[in-house]
Amino acid sequence: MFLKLKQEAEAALRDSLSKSGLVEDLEWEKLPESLLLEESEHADVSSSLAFFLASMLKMPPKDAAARLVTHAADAVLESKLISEVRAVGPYINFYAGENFFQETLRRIKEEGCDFGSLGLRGKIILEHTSANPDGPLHVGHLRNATIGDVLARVLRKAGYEVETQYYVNDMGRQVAVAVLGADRFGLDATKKGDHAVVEAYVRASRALEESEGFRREAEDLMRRYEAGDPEVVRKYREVVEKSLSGARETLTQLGIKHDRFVWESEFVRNGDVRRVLKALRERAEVVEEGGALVLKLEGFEKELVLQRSDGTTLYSTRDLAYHIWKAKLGDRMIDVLGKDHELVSKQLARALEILGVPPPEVVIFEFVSLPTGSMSTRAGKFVAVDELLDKVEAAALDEVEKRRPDFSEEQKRRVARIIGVGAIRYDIAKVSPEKPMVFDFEQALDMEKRGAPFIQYAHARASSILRLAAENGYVQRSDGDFLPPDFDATLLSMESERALIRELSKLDYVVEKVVRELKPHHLAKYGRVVAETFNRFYRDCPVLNAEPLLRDARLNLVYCTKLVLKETLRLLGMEAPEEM
RNA sequence: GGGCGUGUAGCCUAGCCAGGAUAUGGCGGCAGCCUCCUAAGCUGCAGGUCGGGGGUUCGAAUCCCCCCACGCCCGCCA
Repeated sequence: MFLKLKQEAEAALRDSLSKSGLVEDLEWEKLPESLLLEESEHADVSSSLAFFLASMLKMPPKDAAARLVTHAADAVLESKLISEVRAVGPYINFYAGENFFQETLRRIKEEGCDFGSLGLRGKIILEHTSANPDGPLHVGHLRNATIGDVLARVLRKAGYEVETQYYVNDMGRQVAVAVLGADRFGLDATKKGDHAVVEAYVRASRALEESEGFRREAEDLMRRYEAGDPEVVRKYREVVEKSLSGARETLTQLGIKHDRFVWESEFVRNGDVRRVLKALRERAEVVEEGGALVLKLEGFEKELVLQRSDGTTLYSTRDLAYHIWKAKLGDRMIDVLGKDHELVSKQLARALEILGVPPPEVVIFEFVSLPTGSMSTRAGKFVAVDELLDKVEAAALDEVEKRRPDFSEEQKRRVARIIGVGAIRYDIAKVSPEKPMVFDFEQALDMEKRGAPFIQYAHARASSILRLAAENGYVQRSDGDFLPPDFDATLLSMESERALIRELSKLDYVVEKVVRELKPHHLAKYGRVVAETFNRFYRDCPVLNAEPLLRDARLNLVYCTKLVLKETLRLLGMEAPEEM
């Protein structure tokens, strides 16, 4: 809804400008958006266009703003949502009218969980997580998975059809080492599969450093796996499946589901990799260096090796085949990758271009490290997501015990679980991807800070108002949902009410921003701000004890807030508890 | 050595791409608020050389250059 307000403000601005005759032929489309219209604490939408005009017209910005505004009357009359345009110093401020507040609530009620959708079309193949099947997911993978999952949810919200894929790197050296370890030392059957695998992997990695023979055996395994040796394939399967199903279990707990798991080895077995090599030889500069096949790429510090001298393929080549296949499945490809993949993903993009395949859009996120330094699966130096989940849920359970002794054990566990998962996801989602993170257990276990529980609590508060209202017969219930009464939105004139509606209206604006930038942290912030604004409303505006007409109006506002909070939480991959 | 990224109060973080109205919030600290819809809440106070230095501009956390610190990459690893 806020997007609509912005559009109307933009139309009004253009109209005023042309009526003012201040400048001819302004190339509107080329102006930076920030110069045109932005959110503002001083108005509903604000423009700093006057700064730009000032330099063209050689007049002070505030004069330009004043001149422009004198021609805004028609546009304001025409606009359904804007009631006033005012020059405040050099700024041109737009103020939403009564109708905007009314329309916002009306549309939330009408559209329900579709509110905030953008109606975009197209199919996106989104690859995320894709951790090596050599052990459990750790907090680094968690960042990938969280970013990917929130993006998938938001893109779907925006209207896209999204298929999420997990690329299973079953052909890498690491997996070979894990398979070797499993073969030599066995897998601890008492442990969760992925944890058993990493144990063997770590042990084998240590052995590898000491024994040349061990290294050769690992390489031999890789060759035989690529060749399809049935005995080796069977051993691989066991390790990879164990690791992968462990990871899937963890992801399920986090509310993350992939639509498809694609095994890297598939592209070797089905001949795609061979075909890619052939196509590249025909269309690009591929040379032989010491028996290996190398792709020369201009502008890169490093060439891309496509095939080892022993004839086996490399990660990049298989990834190339994977992307060529993926490109046919949808209109856009998005890959969520760690910073370490940046160079290789650029080389991949170039190689794809050579082959006439549109390259993926890449979302790069920076590393998650531990206070003691970087994580390493191979060295067994990492914090597993399973461990984190257990500890955070235990901390959440402590809090629930303290706050809600009235809950049944079952209820306590359920709420602790919802809060725990939310807290973990929020801590990751709130940070911009390009920012390096240091994982800190103490901070992760802090349930007091303004994270997911804060937003979930606001939702629970809204729910409990509606629940009590239903018990008093102020609202009707149907299928677990509430049917708020007819109401007069003009009664919602207090600043805390206005501020709340204004915030609710911004869901589409935030969804659009996340889709455009492919950065989920905007949504995390939005959830927090909506919760904050609701809490202020809660303080200032009694709902159940208000006069009946005002009560009805406020019940509608609470209902709409609950809807927006629930939808925001859902997009962040968090549950919205009715009580907590 | 080169490439990319990050550096904002004791700690974490938004804003940077598209320069403009008093730099966003949180944690921690201090002081208040439950006869009233869940205090996992609300209000106020303290705390800042926006890593450092130049430059561009009427105006720089934001753009440009240099430097410093940290991370990632620069494998016939993935």
